[in-house]
Amino acid sequence: METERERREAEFLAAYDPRAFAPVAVTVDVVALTIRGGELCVLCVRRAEPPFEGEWALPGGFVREDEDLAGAALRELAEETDLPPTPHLEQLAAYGAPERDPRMRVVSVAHMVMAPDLPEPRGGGDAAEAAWRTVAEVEQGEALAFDHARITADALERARSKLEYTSLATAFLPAEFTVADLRGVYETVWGRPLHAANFHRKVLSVPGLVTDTGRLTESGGARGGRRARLYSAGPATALHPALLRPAAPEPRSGR
Amino acid sequence: METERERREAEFLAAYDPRAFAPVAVTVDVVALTIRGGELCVLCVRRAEPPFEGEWALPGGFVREDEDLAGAALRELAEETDLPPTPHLEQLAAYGAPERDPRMRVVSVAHMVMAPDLPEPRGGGDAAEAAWRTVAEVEQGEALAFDHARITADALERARSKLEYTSLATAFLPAEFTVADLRGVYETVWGRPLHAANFHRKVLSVPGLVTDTGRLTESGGARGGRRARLYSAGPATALHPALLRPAAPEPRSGR
DNA sequence: GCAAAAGTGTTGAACATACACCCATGA
DNA sequence: TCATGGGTGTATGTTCAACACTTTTGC
Repeated sequence: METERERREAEFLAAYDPRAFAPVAVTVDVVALTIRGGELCVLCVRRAEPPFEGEWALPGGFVREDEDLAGAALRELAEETDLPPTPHLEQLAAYGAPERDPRMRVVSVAHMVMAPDLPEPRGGGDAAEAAWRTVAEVEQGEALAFDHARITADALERARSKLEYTSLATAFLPAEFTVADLRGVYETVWGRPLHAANFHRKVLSVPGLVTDTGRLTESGGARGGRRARLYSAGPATALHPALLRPAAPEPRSGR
Repeated sequence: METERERREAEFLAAYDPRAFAPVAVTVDVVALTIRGGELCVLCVRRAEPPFEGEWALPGGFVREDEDLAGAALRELAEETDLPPTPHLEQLAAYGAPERDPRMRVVSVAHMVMAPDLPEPRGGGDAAEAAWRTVAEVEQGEALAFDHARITADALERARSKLEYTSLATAFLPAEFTVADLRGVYETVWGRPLHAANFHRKVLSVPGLVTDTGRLTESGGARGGRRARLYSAGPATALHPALLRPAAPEPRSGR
């Protein structure tokens, strides 16, 4: 009978003490990416409290009792900057090395957010200051607090890889954009120039990547050039065929 | 001066009370995959305690204070079955919906493990019983406890996808194997037959996927056929070019 | 007109797919 | 000797990178 089992479950839950387990905190950290002035930027905050007081870190904080992980990530991010209505958000990974936070055992679930050209951050919350820093600075500049340099590196690798086989690049662009705008996203994130003519054809040949609005830009480019067609993001999320990264510059020797 | 800052950090940590935060438990769940008799199988345990007492679930449990997440996953798995010295293990994702466990707030970090033809599980630990169940059963059979059906589905999607562009398939095979063995892994995981001759050529053409041992199988196949070359897993982890899945058979109206 | 950017044509290389075929082995 | 599976040859079509070229705009 199910009633007996239900009674046992109810009894078990009533006697259950959540504090009996070793205290482990769960936080979210957010790698927020945007493109500002042709540079890929990541949102950083300067820590206002120990540990790592005064150092750069990723925005993040404790998960509250009633929210899910993605919700916590968006809440923490919204404390620092204004967000568009539906930014792209995805979970990256959980980081849980025992000594990654000196205060106590903390498992952090890292998330990645992409949005078009976000405004200057506010620096509210428990951060002393918030700023967009270019990934060039962060990737080879001074280290971030905790294991945030590793989290950022993982996020960038994931982002670079997902441009190849998903329509993620459109998350960096406004509702309407040109093929050259889209190429700019790929060139900025991958950090290398692409062949404009072939890129153009490839983008239009992937079904569902972009949809033609029928309109053109108001004027040509700043330094001349003809007016470009305007597109909006298409319905496809997975790209077939993929837009593969050109092979990394050969480290000498033939093949 | 750094001394002042260090003093402040030490003072802060001494006054820090880890129990001040809402109790959140962190667990690991493991999707262990192996191939037994030409079928892709996932390790399941029958729960010995409420909640979901008597139902199938994934092996898993609480993370201990001194171990990292991957270590916890391997420990939980080793309680149920014998493991090879270095099985392939990777983190899948964190699952943290507020109501996913009726006892308390539990964030679970799911992992995926692949190993060649593992033995029958022991069913130790806090499980009443452990067994290899085919993914066919699990994917469309009765539901698993908690959100474990979703976790399993995510793991299978990840595994199927990673066969395309990584050398993950060799994790299902012993140290030495034939091209046909490797093809068997792809066919089993993808659930569809592949063109033997073209697969053969493609595998050998991908640099670093397999390395020729120079030896042959002791005898031909069970139903005749010539002896096959033996290969071992090559140094490559990413595959260039990728071994893409053949296009899915056209969706005939419903699914 | 000239430079710059959008967009098209074309070609040879790389790659995928299909089919034919030979080779070696078990029964 | 025949069925079975391992392994190779080759034809055909598709995708891709490179380069040349035309079109349209700002200055």
